[in-house]
Amino acid sequence: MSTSATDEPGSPGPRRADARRNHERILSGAREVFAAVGAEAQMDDVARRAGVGVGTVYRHFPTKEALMGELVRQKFVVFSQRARAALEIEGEPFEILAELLRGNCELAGRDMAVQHALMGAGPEVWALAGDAQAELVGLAGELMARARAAGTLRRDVGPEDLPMLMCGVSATMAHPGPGFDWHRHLELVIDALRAR
Amino acid sequence: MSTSATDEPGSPGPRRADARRNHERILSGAREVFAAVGAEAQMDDVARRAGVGVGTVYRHFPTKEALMGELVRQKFVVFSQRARAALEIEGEPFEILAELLRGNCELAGRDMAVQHALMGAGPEVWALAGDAQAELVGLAGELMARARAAGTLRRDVGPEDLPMLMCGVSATMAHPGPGFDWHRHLELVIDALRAR
Amino acid sequence: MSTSATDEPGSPGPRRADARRNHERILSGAREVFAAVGAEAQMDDVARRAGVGVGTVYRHFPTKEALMGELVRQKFVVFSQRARAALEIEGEPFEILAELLRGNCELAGRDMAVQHALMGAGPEVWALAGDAQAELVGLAGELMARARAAGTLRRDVGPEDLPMLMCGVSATMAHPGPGFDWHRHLELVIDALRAR
Amino acid sequence: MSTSATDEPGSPGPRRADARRNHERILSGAREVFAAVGAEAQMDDVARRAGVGVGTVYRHFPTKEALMGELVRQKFVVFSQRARAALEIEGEPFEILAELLRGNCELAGRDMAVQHALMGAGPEVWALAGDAQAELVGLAGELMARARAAGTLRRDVGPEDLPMLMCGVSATMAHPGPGFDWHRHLELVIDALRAR
DNA sequence: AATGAATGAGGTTTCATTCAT
DNA sequence: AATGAATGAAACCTCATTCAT
Repeated sequence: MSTSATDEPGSPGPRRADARRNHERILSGAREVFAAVGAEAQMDDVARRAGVGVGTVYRHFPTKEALMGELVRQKFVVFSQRARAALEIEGEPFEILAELLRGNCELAGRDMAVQHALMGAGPEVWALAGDAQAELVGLAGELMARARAAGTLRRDVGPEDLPMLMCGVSATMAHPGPGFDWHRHLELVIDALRAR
Repeated sequence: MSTSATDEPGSPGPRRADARRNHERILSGAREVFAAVGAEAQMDDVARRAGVGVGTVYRHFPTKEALMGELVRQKFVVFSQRARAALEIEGEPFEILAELLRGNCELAGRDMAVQHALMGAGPEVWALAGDAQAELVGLAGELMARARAAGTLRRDVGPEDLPMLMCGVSATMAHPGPGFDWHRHLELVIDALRAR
Repeated sequence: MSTSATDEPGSPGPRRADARRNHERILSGAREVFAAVGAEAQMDDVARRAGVGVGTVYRHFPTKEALMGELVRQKFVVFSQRARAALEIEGEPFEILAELLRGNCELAGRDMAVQHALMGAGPEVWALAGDAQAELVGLAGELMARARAAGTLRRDVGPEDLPMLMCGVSATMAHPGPGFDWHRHLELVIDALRAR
Repeated sequence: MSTSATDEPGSPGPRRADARRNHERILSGAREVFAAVGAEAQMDDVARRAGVGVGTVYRHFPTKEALMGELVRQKFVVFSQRARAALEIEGEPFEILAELLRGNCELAGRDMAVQHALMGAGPEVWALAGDAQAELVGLAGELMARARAAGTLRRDVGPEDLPMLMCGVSATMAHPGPGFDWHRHLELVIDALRAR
């Protein structure tokens, strides 16, 4: 009654196929509603958008923060994938780094849910995505080492500066106001990183 | 009908001495609790900290947002005062601008209430401080014009970029994490503004 | 400092001329706001409309209910005056009674404050106007006695039925709805009182 | 997705058995507390009396007014049922109408919650019960048509007069005072409707 | 495993009344 | 005597989370 043939013990995520599908649907729903109404979106809204009951949401994520944390973590995973791909590209390392940042920000800008989650939530959300972010920092570090070696990166900046700077760009995304333009903000940041 | 000698008709804020004192106490209390627990601090906490009843808080500020807005507005007023003072200083304009930004950020960093209010609240709060911010931008514009004339400011940046960039630094203040250091963030931003 | 020459000890109401004027202004203001927004009007509204401070309202009326009670009592006093006048008129007693009721209702209809006060408030308000109402009932009783003697009044109704029936007409005034027409209601009531 | 055998899809009210039971308990609790303390009873009291949390009350009725409206509506539904039954009775139509009014008033008098709700609440509550009341008026109209044909009903009254007149009797119920006796009020009203 | 009804602490706001000025 | 700022006990309602079905 409990040991289905499709169970893959040890694999990440829920065992049963429908449970795994629900997991995805919940994350999609959460992305949509957090993007639409911000971090104060309600769990009921997430559930409704995902087409499941609230109880199901709580079966998959013990807490609202955990759900937001997973959203953020997944985004960092994608950022890391893109960083890994960037490491394979031939070319001027600083420009490759800049393109990576542009691409990741573009991705983030298209999924405001993460921005809102990061701006509106406490440090627990950051904590839950800590390891994914650490990986990203590591990969970016390799890229920055190459650029530093090529002399195109400012000498006194390192990969651990990137989260802080990207957080600043995110704040610009999350707070639309007169003069707020995250593309512009990002270009200034990239220029700040460039060796002169 | 009260004709107390201490009344200053036409002056801002409530007329009666005790009311004016409470006004200040509420703002102080609000600064403290918003700094301590963030934008989700409760009005009851503000009242308790200020040593007044909730009703009194609501008499002075019709809404929680109005209270936060005033907090932000006052901060911008201080920033503007410092900007006005900066315009009087003799010296290299860009360095004066940089010092102004450093000083204002220092002030902001010491009063996290405003950071939290800005990060955690909706655009209504920004709106309430809109004119105060506009004045600050105007003053900073004068300073930047001088620096541009002196050739020490990047040619393609203007005062309307400052709120966005300072918002980024504020995000760094509000979200402590590994590698998050707003002094460092600010120096990078200042460098980004500098003509090369 | 406290014994003004205009004091008239023993007279009803406040002693000083300005206090007496305030008393009237408060009652007028109360009539207006209760008429406009109903029994849930606030004491601050009454004070503002009267052009005095709330404290002054409370100096004259210890309680919101007391204020509403006085409003009702005054109305009953006017009804009584009209009843006394009706007793002087020559003519068919039942018709005089009917005209009295019509006139009093017209008066009430023009001053909805009383209706709202009576419908929306507890029995304390009625109690405060009890003696004034008793006087009215006494006067109406005399009129009804004449009509009964003339054989034009239903034998089994008495003056103590009038408050109840007029309260019904008041309810019609206070609750506008389809088919609600207090003139019509009153005429049916008058017909019900008529001997056949 | 639940396919319990006890579900009756298409039936009114919530699906789950416990939800339906709570729905009833809330209405019962509301009837009790509104009867006891009047329209100013609090939602928390209703919840406590019903033995549920406030949230549950708000799940079933989005607003206090909605709850009161439903109370009123249900009463009108009962009135309508009695009216339908009255249309089946053989006998003198006017007397049947009079008995219907007596019975409905008796019912209303035993459930003061509705009286208080109607007297103390705004027109929104009436609106929510509007259609139920309209049905009652329609049924009463049939009965009155018969009585008019039989020559026992006053020619110039119609069913749309009944709400107004019954509202008057309700006011008598809601405002106990000297001489206030709704049975007596009702009999006078019935007499007023009778053809002479 | 899924559902969604239930929970209830806590959130903001109101307003009759008091009291310092 | 007059003022209106202050009070604070509710009032209504929300929503993250639990739990019976």
